[in-house]
Amino acid sequence: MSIVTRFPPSPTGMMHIGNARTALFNYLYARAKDGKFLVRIEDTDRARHSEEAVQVILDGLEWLGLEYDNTPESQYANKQRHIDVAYELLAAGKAYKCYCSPEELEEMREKSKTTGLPAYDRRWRDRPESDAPAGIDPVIRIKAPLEGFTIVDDKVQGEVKVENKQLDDMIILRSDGTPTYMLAVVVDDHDMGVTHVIRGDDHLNNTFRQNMIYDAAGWEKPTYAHLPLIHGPDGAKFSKRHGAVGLNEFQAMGYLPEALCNYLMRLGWAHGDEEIISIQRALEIFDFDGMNKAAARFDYAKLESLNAHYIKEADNERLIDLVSPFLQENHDIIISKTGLDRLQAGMDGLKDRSKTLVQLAEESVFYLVDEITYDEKALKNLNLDSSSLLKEMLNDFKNLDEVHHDSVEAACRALADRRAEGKLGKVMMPLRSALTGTDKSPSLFEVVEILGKGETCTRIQAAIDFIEKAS
RNA sequence: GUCCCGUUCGUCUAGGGGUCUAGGACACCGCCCUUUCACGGCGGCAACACGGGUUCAAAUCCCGUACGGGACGCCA
Repeated sequence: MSIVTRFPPSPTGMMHIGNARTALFNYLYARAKDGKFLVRIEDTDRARHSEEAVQVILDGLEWLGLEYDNTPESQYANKQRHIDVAYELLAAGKAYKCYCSPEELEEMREKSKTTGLPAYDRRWRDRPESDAPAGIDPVIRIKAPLEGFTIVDDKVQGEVKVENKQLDDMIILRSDGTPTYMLAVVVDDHDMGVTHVIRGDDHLNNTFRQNMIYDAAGWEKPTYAHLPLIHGPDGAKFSKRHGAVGLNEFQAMGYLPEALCNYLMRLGWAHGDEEIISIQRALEIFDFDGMNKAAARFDYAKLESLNAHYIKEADNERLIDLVSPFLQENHDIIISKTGLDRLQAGMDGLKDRSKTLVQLAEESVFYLVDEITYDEKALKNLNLDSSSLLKEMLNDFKNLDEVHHDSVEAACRALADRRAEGKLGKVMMPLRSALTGTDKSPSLFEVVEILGKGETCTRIQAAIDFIEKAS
């Protein structure tokens, strides 16, 4: 039997990080087992539905690199089929009409708090149709088993058992004639040939309810795998108050999709001591055996460390492309031809030091601006003392035939010997500030080489002018 | 309240009766490297929730307790 998994997001306007993880595991399992990974949009809530919201989801999947094997299906489009199934179950005596009013139900809910049983007391389950009050549109409820117990053999949670008397005669068709989620999911999953339902364990209890529908319809039930949820750093359900929850927010913070995938995979799942796991690798080793049952807390520090790793590994051209939007947005920089040349030359030195693309962009700025602005730290290095040092350095650089790593180093060391008792740092820090506008940067020998003699000298001169003007 | 699930270093986890004086990763601390910040290298701190069983032997199996989470909609 070939495996079919599915990802059924409701279009809420964002792709929650937890949903992204669910999608990832569905994708992994399907692909690892040579099966299919399908997408279905749960858009039955028409009030909330919008095309943009659907697109956000699909963009998210694309960004993560999770290719699906179908044209994303609309649950709403299958509405009539759901209704038909509800009536088939009704005709087969597996379901019945219930004429309770919302008020009656509310009353029952109150009462049930003491009994520990489902709220609805099944009062219409065996009542003849002739008792139906006039003018009330009934709902259709499924007949839950009354005795015994049901066991679900979950791939992650193991055997989960519940007493059937805990199961309620849930509504499958609303009084307005629309199908409920429980019905729609089951019908769609069945129709789409879904063999494995992999989802968050907040759905574990739903499994028993959904299985009632499978049984009533006489359909084969899928295999279930309920994944532990992601919690915030404080152990509570991961939500907005923990900061970012949307995939696009993580993207905006400068995380690479492969880093996020790696992180999300390892959250609740492990394969021995392996930490760095690409999707490719995961496809070779993924299985539910390595899955944990307990919820895991989200840890930005670890995500960042993974991100730093993947930035180091990333192709330079790709990084430049990724960094451009941040540069434009945060600094109004559009990369020029010379800027591009410098970035290409300097990226190796830059990318080893950044944990996020945002940081990478920030650290790239000095290669791209026409005029350096000095931050507070830089200002400390730009004073009367250093100005005379910079003047001498400027002169030395001008006399160099060629500025490359070695010649620059030789010149700097010589200057340090002459003027700073051999302390290289004394001459490098003013230079660093002059060239980069701050006190942190990649190796200056490299920076000078990349900027070139002309630009280097221009910047040193600008720093000298700046100091004189300031004093 | 009822039902379901869970509990190994701060965090993610390895572990599936003896090899555990419990391993790895991130974070943290120290040292080294060094023109800065990083990177890198080396080292350190740090955990089996608690109580009972079962067993020659339990982090591993069973039962309780505590704590945490999830679900209890004519939402999805």
